[in-house]
Amino acid sequence: MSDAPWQGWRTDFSISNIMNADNEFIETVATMAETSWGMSRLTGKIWAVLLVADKVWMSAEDVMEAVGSSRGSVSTILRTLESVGLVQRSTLSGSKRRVYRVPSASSLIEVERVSLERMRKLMALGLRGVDEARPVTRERLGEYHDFMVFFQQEFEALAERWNNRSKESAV
Amino acid sequence: MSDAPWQGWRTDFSISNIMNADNEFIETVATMAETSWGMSRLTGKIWAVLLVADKVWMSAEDVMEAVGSSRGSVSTILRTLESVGLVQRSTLSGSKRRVYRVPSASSLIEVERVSLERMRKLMALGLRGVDEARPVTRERLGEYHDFMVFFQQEFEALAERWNNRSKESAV
DNA sequence: CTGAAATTTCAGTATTATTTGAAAAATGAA
DNA sequence: TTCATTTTTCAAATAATACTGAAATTTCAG
Repeated sequence: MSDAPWQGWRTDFSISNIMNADNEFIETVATMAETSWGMSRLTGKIWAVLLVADKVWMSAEDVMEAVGSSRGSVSTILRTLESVGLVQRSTLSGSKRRVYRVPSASSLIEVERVSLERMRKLMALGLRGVDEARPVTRERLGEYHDFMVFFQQEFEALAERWNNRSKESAV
Repeated sequence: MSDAPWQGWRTDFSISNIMNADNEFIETVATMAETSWGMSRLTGKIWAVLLVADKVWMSAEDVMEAVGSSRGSVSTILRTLESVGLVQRSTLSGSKRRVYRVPSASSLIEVERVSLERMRKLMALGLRGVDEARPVTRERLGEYHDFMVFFQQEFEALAERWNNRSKESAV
């Protein structure tokens, strides 16, 4: 890019480009979180911050500082995200601090697996009260149910392919 | 309720095919909607009612009656669900009534396709501001991005398999 | 076990979302 | 086009949720 290495501001400029880009990312995630994912804006920001941090692990205080919200909110949201599989928690030895990170892509597979199974069960529940006297309902719910089963099967194969594919590079 | 089949109202009440057995389903969907899917309870109920109705199409008034909510709410929610691909709308000839149904499973594929592409784009956006000076972020976002691309490719093949599989029965 | 450090909980408050019902707009059969 | 029917919009009321900050609890190094 630059042919003027003596100009100090260029360095500053590139840094602030990075920060602006991160901000746009964080705000975009926050907006998607509240408009499409049924999460709070802050939940989206926290997830985004963990995605974009150039550290492997962040403490709750790091996150707190990055999103500019209270200790209590950050604690609650991190735990919620963990319970849903979107964040992992650990402890670094020699400290009582818990540290957080976003899981590897292959862990996302597990999140999807859980949601597929819930959906399949839901369709099975709907089907329970539906007999031959209601052919329309039976076919509709039946198709949805079968689709979930199909998707589950496909998903297992897909997961395996992903894990094989990334075998050479990452853990 | 009445056991008087000579009374004409029975025909009018084909909607009451939505019986007690379905209530558990509707309430379960409603609860999942508000706890996990980021929809309102009423949105969940409306979707559930459309899933479980033994009619191919329902009018907004049918839905209104089934969920016991106001005309305004039902209208707004049906349009929102339609915009997201979870409900389809049509008009029966000779009437100014719009009618609604849940789409076939293969239309759900399109919903998923859209959400995968949004997610992929989001990761690409995150990656935009990240250079070699931030290897941790670059690898993490890169992996998420690659996973989305992988999933998109797999998903196309999967969709085709589903459509072939159900070729004999449905549209 | 102790106690400093860290996390979690929770009551209070602020904010946001949902729902209603009626008015406005749109629709389409005649 | 007309106009009764149907849908949509929107202001107001209500309900639900998110957020804070401080107190209570938990954690773990020493």
